[in-house]
Amino acid sequence: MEENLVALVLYGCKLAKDLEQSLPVLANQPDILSLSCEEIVRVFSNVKDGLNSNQPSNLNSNLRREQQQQQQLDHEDQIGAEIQEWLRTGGTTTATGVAAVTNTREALDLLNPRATAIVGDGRMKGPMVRELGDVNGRGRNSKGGARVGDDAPDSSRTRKSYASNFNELMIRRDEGYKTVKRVAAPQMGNLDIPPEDGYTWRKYGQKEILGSTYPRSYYRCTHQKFYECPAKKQVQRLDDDPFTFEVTYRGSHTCHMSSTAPSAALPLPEQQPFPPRTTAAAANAYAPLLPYSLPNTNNIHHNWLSMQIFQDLGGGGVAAAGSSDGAAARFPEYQLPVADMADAMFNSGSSSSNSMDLIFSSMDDNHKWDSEEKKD
DNA sequence: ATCATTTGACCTCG
DNA sequence: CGAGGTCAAATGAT
Repeated sequence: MEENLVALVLYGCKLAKDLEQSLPVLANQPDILSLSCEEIVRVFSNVKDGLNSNQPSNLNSNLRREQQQQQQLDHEDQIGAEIQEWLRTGGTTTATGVAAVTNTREALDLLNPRATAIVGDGRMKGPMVRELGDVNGRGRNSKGGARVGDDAPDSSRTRKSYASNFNELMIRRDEGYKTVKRVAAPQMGNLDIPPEDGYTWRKYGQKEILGSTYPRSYYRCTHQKFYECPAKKQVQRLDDDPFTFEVTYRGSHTCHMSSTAPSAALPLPEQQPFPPRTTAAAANAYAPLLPYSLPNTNNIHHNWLSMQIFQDLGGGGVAAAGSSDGAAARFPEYQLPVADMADAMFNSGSSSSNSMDLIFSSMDDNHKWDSEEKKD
């Protein structure tokens, strides 16, 4: 599968995910809902077309996909305009509305990043990206948890990641990566539950932050103990938008290869990034992980989306420090979800969602691994 | 019994 | 010395 198609798949999944998050509000907006559904269907149809036409001998395939993507962008403009109109006229007054705006804004950012700036009514500030200060403040010394400066030293350049449309900013400093992102808080139920991101975290602290209304919670990877996984994250509710979490990820997950992982587990992304695959056989090697055959895998699709993999592109599992080889550098946008997926599947703990069970329960038995391997 | 969360104390840096 | 980050004992949940 070529990178464009993979990117398109990811894009479609992201659309579906955003639709899922915005559903409580969009359910009352059938026109918008319809457009969103159409868009999702169309994206995957394009993927399917691309797969069918993705023959080595097809010299026009690239051009065709480019044309499709251009059409897609044109269509995004239309949908973006629809949502903008709805945003201008629709529920932004209630608390739920605030969350809805957050979600919809994200959706709009994705649907049409170019349109975001147009929706400038004070609340609409474009992609919600904020660069924070020093990554680690001060590097702690030897006591306690793993430090986050494990990545190879690099320039201190700050770069906006590929995923800026997903409202996150990846910052690289001398001391390592820090990914800051904002995600909508739960719109119902316990609002204190931090957003699920496919990883299992253990809370180890909470602290009142000066000048902030809400405390900051500190989490580390559940597998830190056994795998010395240095990944950590901080979750804090925004002062000006209590229905949004600001999640700061630090460190990279090194717990991909657990002893309980299947023998055919995905390689560590930093070791062997998910390569562009061009044959069906190669793609099938990842069949248990990726819903390539979307039309007939509704359950997988649904569960996969529920894991919020794409909401967290680059978050937590970012292991880009060592990903200097070509594929990783060129196509991080689909390397990272795979890494996240693998980690989510192989490292899901009891306290997190039952993503593993959901996924495997929906799979054909031929795709299941031995039951003894499914959990820690 | 095991694991996760809470929370006050402690540590380091600026 | 204050703020942010972490530790670790106490507590709760399963």
